[in-house]
Parts: sequence; C-alpha cells; structure tokens
Amino acid sequence: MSDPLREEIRQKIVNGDFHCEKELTLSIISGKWKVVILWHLGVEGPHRFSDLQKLFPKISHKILTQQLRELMEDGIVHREVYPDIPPKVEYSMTELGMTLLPIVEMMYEWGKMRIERIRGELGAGSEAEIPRTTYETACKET
Amino acid sequence: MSDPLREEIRQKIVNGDFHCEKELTLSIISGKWKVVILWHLGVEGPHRFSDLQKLFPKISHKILTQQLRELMEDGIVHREVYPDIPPKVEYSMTELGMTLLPIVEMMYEWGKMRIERIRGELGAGSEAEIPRTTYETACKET
DNA sequence: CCGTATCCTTTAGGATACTG
DNA sequence: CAGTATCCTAAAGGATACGG
Repeated sequence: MSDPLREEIRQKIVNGDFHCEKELTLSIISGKWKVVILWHLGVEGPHRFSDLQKLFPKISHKILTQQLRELMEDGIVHREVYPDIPPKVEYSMTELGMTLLPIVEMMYEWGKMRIERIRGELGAGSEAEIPRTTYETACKET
Repeated sequence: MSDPLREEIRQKIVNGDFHCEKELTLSIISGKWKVVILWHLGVEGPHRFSDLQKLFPKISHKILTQQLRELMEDGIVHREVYPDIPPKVEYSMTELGMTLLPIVEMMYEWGKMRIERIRGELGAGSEAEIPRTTYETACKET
C-alpha cells in the first residue's frame, strides 16, 4: 500500500495536528490521471474499466487500477461489480466525489483560458494558424 | 532545468496537440508546497524569502527556491530584488497568479469540510475531544 | 540574506507477464 | 474483462556545503 503522501495526511488528520486543508485536497487529486478520470466520471457519468482504458490509450493497465483504487480509498469513486461473464465493473462518482467536481471544472476553465493566451502570444506576429480542436471531440488523452 | 512534467505540457501547448487543459493547471500547482505558497502570497500579500522559510520550518532551502522558481517560470509569482545590504528579495503574486487564487481557496474550503466530516465520524461514538485550532493562527506548516 | 551545486532517498509511474 | 505481482525507470523532494 504505497502513496505515503496520502497516508501521511490521513495521519495528520486523526492526530488533530493538520491545519493546512488545501494539502488534503491536493493529495486526493494529484496523480497523473486522476483529474481527468474525475472529469469523465463526473461529467459523462459511470464508465466501465475498459471504457476508461479506451479514453486513455497511453495509461497502463496497472496504473489505471491503482489510480482508481486510491480514489476509492478516498471516498471519491464507487466501484460496482456486476456478476456477468465476462466480468463487468463500473466506476462512478460518489456524492462526495461530486462535491469535488467544481474544482476540477475550474481547473479546466483556467487551463483553457491560459492556453488561449499562450497561443495568442505565440501567433501574435506571424499570425500562424495553430490547429485547434474542441475538448469534447478530441479528448482522447495522449 | 528539471520538472519534465511541466516541460512536457508546455511542448504539447506549442504543438497544438494539447486538449486536456486541466492537466496544465495541475502541473502548475502540484508540488508539495506550491498551493500553500500561493495561499500565503495571495491572501496575505508579498513575502520575503526568509518569511516563507519561517512559515514552513520543514521545507529545505533548496526546495523553497525551486518551487518559487517554477512558479515564476509559469508566470504565477513575481520576484522583486531590492539593492539592500543584506540582500532583500520579495515574492508576490502576478495578476495571472491571482486568477488562480479562487481554485486554491476552493481547495481549502473543500479540505476543511472534508476534515470536519472525518473528525465527526471518528468522534461519533466516544465523543472524544479532538484538539482544534484555527487555520489562521496555527498554520505553521509542519 | 539569498541563491546555487552536488549528491542522495523516496516514491510515483510504467512494462510485462500471469490469474479468475 | 478485470485484476494482481514483479520488476524497473525516472523524477520529485531533500541534506549539506559553498558562493555572492
């Protein structure tokens, strides 16, 4: 059971010596794929394990399982197993998880604004056309 | 010049193949001390290097410098050098940095709510008194 | 007082192969 | 289809010492 960061913060909380609550939030959403997983589960609804794999072609099997398990331990994501053959497992946001969604969405809005500004500066003189795609259609995370 | 994560994302942006803007935001604020630094600079105003050191007794000299430099590279923090003897350097939020503050504050509010709930559950049966302190007075980050 | 350079430790992330 | 176990790589975080 790794992820000592999350464990350290959990200890601080039970000991009552934790005063900096932002770190708790950060410890839950940091992880290379977590915010992106949360976005898909929160905005689009439940996903099967294999659906998530298709969304993130470059994530390894093990890492996806791991990030999901950590989100479950933090009470953010729910795992539902259906007694099917072949197996079917669905992941969804918990109520607590949904309370986190506004933060994820603000992060998206901020990032979008920032990228537009950066691209604006880059193309300022040359007026070079920078290929754009919309998030909704293109977000097969590289 | 380390921090390959930030570098990788910067490359994606200039190449136009970056569709998942949340990751940009995350790449800027992830770093063990960054949100906490941003909170202090944003809410309390400019701080000298040594002030920040006092706020975080457990951060090493080098790491503080490093996190500040990365925040500067991302345009979030401004560094002002005064020609004093001994040297005086002050760090403050840029305008862009201030646009990030609402996210930091939401992270704080969410973390606070979550900790209260966790503590409520812990003390539910025994009604044990868990020592509490207010953030404002106690945030000498361990 | 502030910053850099060097070296070291831990941990997050990933490739691959195997199981129900 | 979904998950575990083993092993490996890279990168973030840190201790320490030195320099302006």
